[in-house]
Order: sequence, then C-alpha cells, then structure tokens
Amino acid sequence: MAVTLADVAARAGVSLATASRVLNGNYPVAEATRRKVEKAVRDLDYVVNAHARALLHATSGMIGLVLNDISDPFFAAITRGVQSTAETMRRLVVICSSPDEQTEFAYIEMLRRHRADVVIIAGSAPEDNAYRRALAAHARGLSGQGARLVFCDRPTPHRSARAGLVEFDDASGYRAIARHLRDHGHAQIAYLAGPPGWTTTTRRHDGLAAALKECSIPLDHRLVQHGELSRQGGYDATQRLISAGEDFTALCAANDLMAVGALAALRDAGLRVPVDVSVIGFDDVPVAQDVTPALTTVRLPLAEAGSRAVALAFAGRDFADPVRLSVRFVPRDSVADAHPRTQRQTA
Amino acid sequence: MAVTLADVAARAGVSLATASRVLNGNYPVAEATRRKVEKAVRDLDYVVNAHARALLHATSGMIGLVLNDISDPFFAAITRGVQSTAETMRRLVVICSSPDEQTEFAYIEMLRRHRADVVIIAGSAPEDNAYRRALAAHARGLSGQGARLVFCDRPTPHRSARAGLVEFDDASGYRAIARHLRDHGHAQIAYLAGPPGWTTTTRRHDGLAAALKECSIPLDHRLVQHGELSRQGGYDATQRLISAGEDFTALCAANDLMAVGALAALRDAGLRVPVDVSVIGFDDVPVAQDVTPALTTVRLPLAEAGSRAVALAFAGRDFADPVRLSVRFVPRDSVADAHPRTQRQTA
DNA sequence: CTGAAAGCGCTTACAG
DNA sequence: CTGAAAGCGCTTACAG
Repeated sequence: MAVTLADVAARAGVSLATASRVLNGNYPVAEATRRKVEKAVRDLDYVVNAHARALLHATSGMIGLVLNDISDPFFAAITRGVQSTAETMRRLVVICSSPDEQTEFAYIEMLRRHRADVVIIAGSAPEDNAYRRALAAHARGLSGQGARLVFCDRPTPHRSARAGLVEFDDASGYRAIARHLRDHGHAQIAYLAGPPGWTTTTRRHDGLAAALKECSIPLDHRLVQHGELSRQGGYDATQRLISAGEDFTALCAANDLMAVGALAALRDAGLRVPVDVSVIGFDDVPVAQDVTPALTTVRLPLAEAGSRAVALAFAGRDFADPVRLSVRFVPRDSVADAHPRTQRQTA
Repeated sequence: MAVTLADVAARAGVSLATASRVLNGNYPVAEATRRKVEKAVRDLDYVVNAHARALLHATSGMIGLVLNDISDPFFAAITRGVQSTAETMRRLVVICSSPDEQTEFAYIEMLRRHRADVVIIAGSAPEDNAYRRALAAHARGLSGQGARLVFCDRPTPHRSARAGLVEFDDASGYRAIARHLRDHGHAQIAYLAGPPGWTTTTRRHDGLAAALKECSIPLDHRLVQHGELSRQGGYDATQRLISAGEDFTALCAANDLMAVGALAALRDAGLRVPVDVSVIGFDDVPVAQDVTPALTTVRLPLAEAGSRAVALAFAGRDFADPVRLSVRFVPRDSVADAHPRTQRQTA
C-alpha cells in the first residue's frame, strides 16, 4: 500500500542499495544520482519504514515514559521536561499513563515489544512484594534487550537493578515545613496522606513525621487521613477530619492537589484559611499560586527531573550515582500564627 | 542481544512456525507442544519483536496524538479521553507535544515512519496557506499508508481530506456568555484573544463577537488584547489593558488559563472581581473552580472529545459526519452587575 | 498437527 | 561510485 524504497529506486533508475545510501547520506554517492533519488522521494512522498529499520538495528530510538496519570499536573510537568530534552535528540516519547499495576505492566510489555531504547518510570509505586518482583523481572528483560531504565521519584525494585535514579530531596522540604510551622506556633497538625500502600505516600508521611519530630511537634495518628492524591481526595479527607471533630491549627497535605481540596472543604465548613487553619501543600504545581489564599508549599523541580532522567539514560554505559534534586520551600499566604482552639471555635 | 523466536523454538524442540502458532494462538497445536513452547517462552522471558510483526502487517497498532502542549490542562483532559478509550482496545498512544509547526511536522513524519494506524491532531493550527498545504500533503501520505486521521477542535486542512472531525459547539457557549453579560448590564467588554494567526484564536474571537452583536453589545477593538493562551499571556494582556487606561466592566478570555492570569493582574492592580470587573473564561479546566472568585466559564467536554476521536478512527471505512459536542455554560462567582465607570474609579 | 520456505522493507558488508 | 545478495525477526500460505 505505502510507497517502498524499491519504488523509489525503480523510479530513479538505481539500485535499492544506492537509494538507501542517498537516504542515509552516510556514503559517497554521485551528485547526479543523489538528485535523481531525491526527486523520486519527493515525487512519491516516500517515508522510510521505521520497523524495517528497527529490525536491522535491534532498536527503535523510542523513549517510553510510564507514569500514573498524565492529567495530574505533577506528571504533566515531568513530561514536559522529558519531551523537551528528548526533542533535542529528535526522539519520540511514548507516554504511558497507567492508573493501576496491570495497565502499567501491559504498557511496559508493549515498550519491550517495540524495543524501546529508554524507559523512564515516574511516580508512586505499590509497596507489595509481588509487584516489586514482577517489575524487577521486567527490568531485567529491558536490560537484556539493551534498553536503559531510569526511575524518577520512585525506588528501584531491586538494589541490583541496573537503572538510573532521579529523586527529590523532599526531606529538606519537610524540614522547612516543620520549622515554619513551629515558628508560627502550630502544635496540632493534621496530615492528608496519599493512598495507603504506595511508596510516595509512605515516603512523604515519614518525611513529615521525622521533620516534625526534630521540631518537637507530635504527629497524632488520629489527625492523619488517607485519600487519593487529588483535589477530591483532599476534600473528602478534610471533611472526615472536620466531622470527626478533630482539633488542629494547621493542615499539611501530601500534595498540592489535596491541599486545594482541603481549602475548599475548609471554606465549605465555614473555616477561614489561614486565620482558623493554616494549610501547606507539596510540589508547587501551577494551581498553588492561583488559589486564595495562595498556597504555601514546597517546589519540586519537576521538569528538570524529566530532563535529567533523559540525560541519565543517554549518559555513559554505567549509571552514575542517583541524581538528587534539591527542593525549595515557597512561603505564600496560607499559613498564619496558630490560634488556640477556643478562639477558632468561636470565630 | 534479545531473545528471538528462534531461541524459543530451539529450546522447545519445535520449528519456528509452530512456536509462532503457539504465540498467536490462532491455529491448532497439540497440547503437549503448546506447553513446551509456553515453558520455553517463560524460561527465556521472550517478548515478541513488534517491528518484525509490523513489517508483515504493514501496520503497527499505534495511535499518534499530536497536540500543542501536554502540560496545558486543556490537552491533558483530551489526552485522558484518548488514553482511556485506546486502553480498552489495548492500543499504545504516542503523545506528541509540539509547540511549533516545525516540531509538529517532525512528529507527524515520525508517526508515518512508524506506520501509525491512527493519528489524532488536536488543538489550534496556524492559519497560513503554506502550513495548510504542508499538512494536507501529510494527510494524503497518512491515508496512502492506510492510517486514519482525525482532527479534534481544529479545521481539516482541505475539504477533500478524508478525515474524521470532532468539534465543539462553542458558538452556543458564546451565546450564553453574551446573554449573561447583557442580563448583568455589561456593555463595555474587554477581550483577551489568543495569539494572532491561529485557528482557535479566530474562531473564539469571532464566536464571541457574533454572540455579543446578537445582544446588541459592541466589541470595541481597542478592548481586544492578544496573548498566549496561558496564565502569563492573560496576565500580561490584562496589564496592557489596564495601563492603557481602558474602561471595561467585564473581561472575557479566550480560555480559562488567560482568565486566571487576568484575575491575578486585576487583583495586583487593586481591582476587585466581580465588584469592579466581571471575568469570564472558556473551557472549564480544573483550576477554574479553585480560583477566587470561582470562574464563570463554559465547559467543553474535553475527555469525551478524546474518546470520540478514537471511536471515530475505528469506526467504519468512511468517516461519518463531524461529531459536534455540546458545551455548557457554568455560572460561578466571577460575574456581577456592571458598575458605571465612575463608581469603579472611586472604589 | 507440524515444518521448510518465501517474503515483509530495509541496511550493509562484499565485489566490482 | 554502484549493485547483487544476505539477513534482521517474524508470519503464513503451501506441503505433508
């Protein structure tokens, strides 16, 4: 159906080999011959078949990006970084947005079938061993076919896995949050954690708890509510906190989206931010600056993480040490001094 | 390097043909033979080479999605619809985020090289003829290799192009906006248009102008400012309007992102929304409900558009009529009755 | 039910 | 500088 190189060669009156050489431009060809072939290519609107080419090279030049949800601005930002760096290398990026493990593995297998050169897996992972084992097997398979694997903001499934690693220094972000909270006199902190059993949930929860502890602020488990890492998840979790009658002067969320949901739930409950409750997010996705009050949060260099992941994949044979990206505390308008409980109640 | 079907066949002690038949499961094979092959596949962790397969089929099963900017929530939402529908068909979606025409064509050519089955092109396009001609040529090329082409929220490059079309009935959204504005007594409307020379800019600008005219409200060209379809674009355009000393009681933006920027610029200039100025967006992306005041806007069924585009691509041989999706006016808190100029000035 | 062989569209030594 | 031929990894008539 489609035009083949044989068609081009025939029309130009040369051999297949010569036509191929003109296309690839990596071999001396007489000027006149070149022109004839180029004309035939134009006349026929010939486009090389990437599959035939990949068969020879045992590789496709494709970059696979596996992530939890492309419509989450967190991943959109990482994707932007991946795309822009891949583009400078003229590489195709296949984005695989996989809400669950099953889909994720299906995508990874598709990437293996297509002999992707590079596979970048970003974001939270389930913590169970079956998942980890299955992923480790895929990692071996990818290495076996010569692909480069990079994990971004998630742990490698196995210490021995030959893979690149890009991570955020979120611990320092949590330290900044804890100090900020302490400086404003907060001692009753509610926390909106992510869904239980996922790596990001645990890492962030632990990070906040440890940082608060350094500041001698307890993190009462009754003030911790789990939910999806979304606006709705944050809204619902906050409502549960409120209707349980819990007292807290500040609320931290596992990510900005949840914090935005918290803002809405608090408002709907008649609580003012930051007068009655202070709120802090995490990530600094675009919406954080546009809510009212503007959200105090921690900025993760997401696009840079994407870029670095690609760079790591194309770096030398062996993977260098993990790339650890620093984060920045961004104080805005959603935190104020703690008010004692009674004052809030009567507000 | 990677395991091939020949390795599997050898380990199972059968021929290539038999091994292939077991893998494809579309041909009778003795149970014992099947088991031997399946064991070999597992032992060797064999994954078929999609390129070899595509060479036979002259197709790859790949869906290409070409859009302006994946980190724009407008496209993120469309993408979600495309992905979820593609997933039910177990298809890979390649997302090509192309900020300019050059990149876009590079991506389309990559998709042609990979023999993509389906190419969906979404969003604004340049209006010049050279672009249109070049795109029409690619469209012919794609058809020539048996690919299905669908345009989403953008015109086809040529009336003869065999392509599917998914569009929004934005005219009715603008009619609702115009009536809403009239009912609130607004007669001096500022408009934040998109970048000049792009199809979406023109269509939306014309749509608003026509609807306002029906309501006997003029759209003064001095109150129209162009800018990128982003928060920053909206912020800058609004600042220009303000510093030019223009008077307006309401401001409409080509999309929500620009409207969010306008909200910020208005606030920074000491103008209150909606008391001093009413603001209306377009699209209803998630941020619209989380700004303060919540943004009055028009909801486009973006995810549905993505789903329908995929469905259209897989529908019968000939493309049905364009799919036209209805939109919905979403009144929220950013519009109030118009105040006469002097009152605003003294506010 | 199983196997030998042709062929998908290209690139690349190998000859000339 | 150019061409004939082998081969990349698979599937599928064609025989048996």
